[in-house]
This record gives sequence, C-alpha cells and structure tokens, in this order.
Amino acid sequence: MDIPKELRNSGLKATLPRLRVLQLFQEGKKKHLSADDVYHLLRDEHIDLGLATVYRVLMQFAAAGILSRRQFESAASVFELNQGEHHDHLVCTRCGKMEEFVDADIERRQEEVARERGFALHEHSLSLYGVCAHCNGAPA
Amino acid sequence: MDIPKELRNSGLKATLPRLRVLQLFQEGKKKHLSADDVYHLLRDEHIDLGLATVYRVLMQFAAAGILSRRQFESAASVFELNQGEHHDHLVCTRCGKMEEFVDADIERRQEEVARERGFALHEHSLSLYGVCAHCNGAPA
DNA sequence: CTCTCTGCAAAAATTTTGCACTGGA
DNA sequence: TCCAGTGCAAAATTTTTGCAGAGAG
Repeated sequence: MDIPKELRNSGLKATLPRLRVLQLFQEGKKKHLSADDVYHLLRDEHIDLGLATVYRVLMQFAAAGILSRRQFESAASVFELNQGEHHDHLVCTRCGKMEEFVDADIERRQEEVARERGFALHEHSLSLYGVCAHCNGAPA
Repeated sequence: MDIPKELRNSGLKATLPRLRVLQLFQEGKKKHLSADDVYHLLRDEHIDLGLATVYRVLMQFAAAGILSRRQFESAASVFELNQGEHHDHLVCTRCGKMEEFVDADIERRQEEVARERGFALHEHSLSLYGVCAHCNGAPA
C-alpha cells in the first residue's frame, strides 16, 4: 500500500521519520526490529532521528494497528508489520532465526480452554523456543 | 518440602533473605510475584532486605529450578514456584486474575509444529489474555 | 499560520554490578 | 575462621516525558 496514505488513514502526518520507519518494515529485510535496531538502521542510512522519536513512532504505529509489539525472551520488545492475519513464533535460541506459523488446532483449543474457564479470549501470545535444523546439524 | 533442605540441595546457604523469599512463594497467597512485589511484601513484614538481594535471590532460585521466571505483557518479570509440571497462563486483562492450565492437545501440536519445521523444541511460552467471567458479568 | 511532530536531555522503571561488611557453616 | 552472601549505591538498559523549536498541511 501507499505509505503516506496508510499514515493518513491512521490520522498521522506523513513526516520523514514516520515514512522511513514504516519503509524499513515494509522492505522486509528483517521482520522483527527493536526500537534500538530501527534507530541504528536509520542512522546507518544517515537519517538522524532521536531514539525517543523512534519509540514514539513505533508506539503510534502499534496503536494504529500498523505494527504489533512482541515480547520475546530478551529484555527489549520487538515490533513487526501487522499483516492482518495473526501468527505465532518459533525461535531458534542458537542463531536467533525466527519463523512464523499459525496452527488451526492450537488456535481452536485456545478458544476452548478460555471458554471452559469462562474467559472471553481477546488475544494470546505463543512462542516456541528450540534449535533449528541448521544449528542442530552444525552444533556450536 | 523442608525449606532449608531445598536450599541446600541447590548448593545455597540457608540465609534469612532466602528463607523468607522462598516462604513467601510457598505460602501461596499469591503465586506470581515480581521482584518489587517480593521486596514490598517482605518490608511489610519488617524484613528489610535490599532490592538487589531480592533480584539475586530470585535469579539464583530460577537458576536452581526452584522458581520460574515469566514475562507477561507488563514490563516487569514475575516469578512463580516451579512445581515440576509445566503449565501455561490465562490472564484477565481487567482484574489481573491469573489461571494456570495445561492442554494436552496444544502441547502435542506445539511439538508437531516444531518438528515439521525441523526445530528441536526446548521450551515455550503461551499466555492467553481475555476477560474473566466475573469481570464480564460486572463490566467496569 | 497553526498545530502536530521532533530532538534533546532528563526522568522513570527495571535489572545488574562493585565493593566493603556481615554472618552461616 | 572463611568464604558465600548481603546492603548500599551506582551503573546499565529499556522506555517515557517535558519543553522549545521545526515542519507538514
């Protein structure tokens, strides 16, 4: 989608920092980025914006539904483009590789578990941690 | 189990701070406690220990397998007694109530998902967020 | 031209570490 | 007694906020 338009739809002005941050995610070279990652990637492109601005922009995007914020095992949160369909993550604890997946059975059972306990389920977070085939074949 | 013994089994001396922290979890009034929770609960009992010590003790316990560290949506990690069997969490986003559950179907599918993608699964983290029956019946 | 947005720097919140002193075994 | 353990304070990390100036519409 047209980036400035996507911003306007969210009631946000199309400013340079916002355009660049969104572009970074839409390029898709790396899907999961922390605030600090974004900050440094943009600095590498000689786009100097403050870290505070990066945080503000990321949170505005998350509030607008453009990005989702995720919390994995490490201390810092990461953000990723929200592409409509929900998905969970499978993370290699050796090389950091991250795969996304959706499993209909798991999704369905989550609903059932919540319903059995009288909860109205709004969202969930599932992360699997293991060692990927590549790292398994060539242990460190 | 006998608390000093449990500590010695982990190669830790039975010191007052450790005994009190472990006792707090074993009383079970509240299962999930952040470092700050522990710090204040003990201060309420006029047991003055430093916050740094609380962190150290909690991390030693986690390393020893006595406690597990969890990361929910909020910024701070919480710790809970590790009672052997793994479980996941169902959290009410309105009142904070937390229920634990294990679902065999979900566990099995997680293994399958990981295997299909060539990962050796080591652990996972699943949290469901919703509104519990009580809060649903009496919306704020 | 106005009102949002940004940069900077300072504050907050959470967690970790250095160091001299204390206390369990 | 001896070394692990503790308290305190300072540092590190991640994130948020105040404020004056800059820039989009």
